[in-house]
Amino acid sequence: MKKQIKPTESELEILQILWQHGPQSVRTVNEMLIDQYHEEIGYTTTLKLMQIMTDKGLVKRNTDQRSHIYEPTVKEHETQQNLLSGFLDATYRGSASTLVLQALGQYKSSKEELKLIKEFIANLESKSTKK
Amino acid sequence: MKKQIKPTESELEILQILWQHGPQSVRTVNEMLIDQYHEEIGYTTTLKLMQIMTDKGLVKRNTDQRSHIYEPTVKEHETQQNLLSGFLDATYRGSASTLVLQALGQYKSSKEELKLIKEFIANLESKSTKK
DNA sequence: CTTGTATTACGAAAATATTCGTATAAAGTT
DNA sequence: AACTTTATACGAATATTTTCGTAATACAAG
Repeated sequence: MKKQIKPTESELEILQILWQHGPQSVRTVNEMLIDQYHEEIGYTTTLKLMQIMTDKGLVKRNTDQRSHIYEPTVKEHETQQNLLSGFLDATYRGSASTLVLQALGQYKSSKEELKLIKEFIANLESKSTKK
Repeated sequence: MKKQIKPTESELEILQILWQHGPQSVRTVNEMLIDQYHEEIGYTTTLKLMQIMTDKGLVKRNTDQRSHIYEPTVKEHETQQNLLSGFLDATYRGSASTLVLQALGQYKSSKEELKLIKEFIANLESKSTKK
């Protein structure tokens, strides 16, 4: 897994759109950005950002059609891991458990989610005792 | 709880120093920054940042002595909550459970930490069934 | 008191990120 | 074919963040 370029905030918004809705043209991405995040954002602003992201290698595009179709080259999960790592260090000085406790406290998780988390912890514990 | 200004990355590094080691002069903060984060960072760079932070209201300073002593005006816990909220939305589209699972998976927590987390979840569950 | 050292104040350069205007070209419409 | 619409390319303005140089000032040492 090679080192990934850290997307800026705006770039991350665009990646979210692409991860969530699949490959898109600049036009549709721009519309979705306005829906999901912004009051207003110019079309050429979105275009420019996506061109920069292409240069950085965060996305690639298919130029067969006049309207280019962009898709991520980075995986959502890996990007999250990378960003989490930086955020954890910067904000929690690396204390994952503090972050976890705050996240659980601040946002109500469903019964199913809590179950998943409990199972995950049980799994971690069984592994550590085995060693 | 009034809306808090979001510190930049560099400002957060300084806040971490102050939270961790208590009120400090620019000199000591600068030295600690070099220790903990950077190869090099100029003294006046740190000074300027801390002056900006004073303007923003992130820190206040005591100017009785020639060497001013700075301390945070924002609480570590509240700042973490604020930053977490933004990070969660931007990176996980608000899914706290995904973040929690990744954090638990990526970083090994101690037995004690896992115990705390389990207790916390049990507590959450008992509250929700009561309602 | 004079000189050297450490400190703050402050403007501005440098680096990074965001936004958009204008030119040009391709495609659709009549 | 002429006109309108929609697209990309790209430079540049704007905004934000980071960095530092220089000047003024306070303090300390001799």
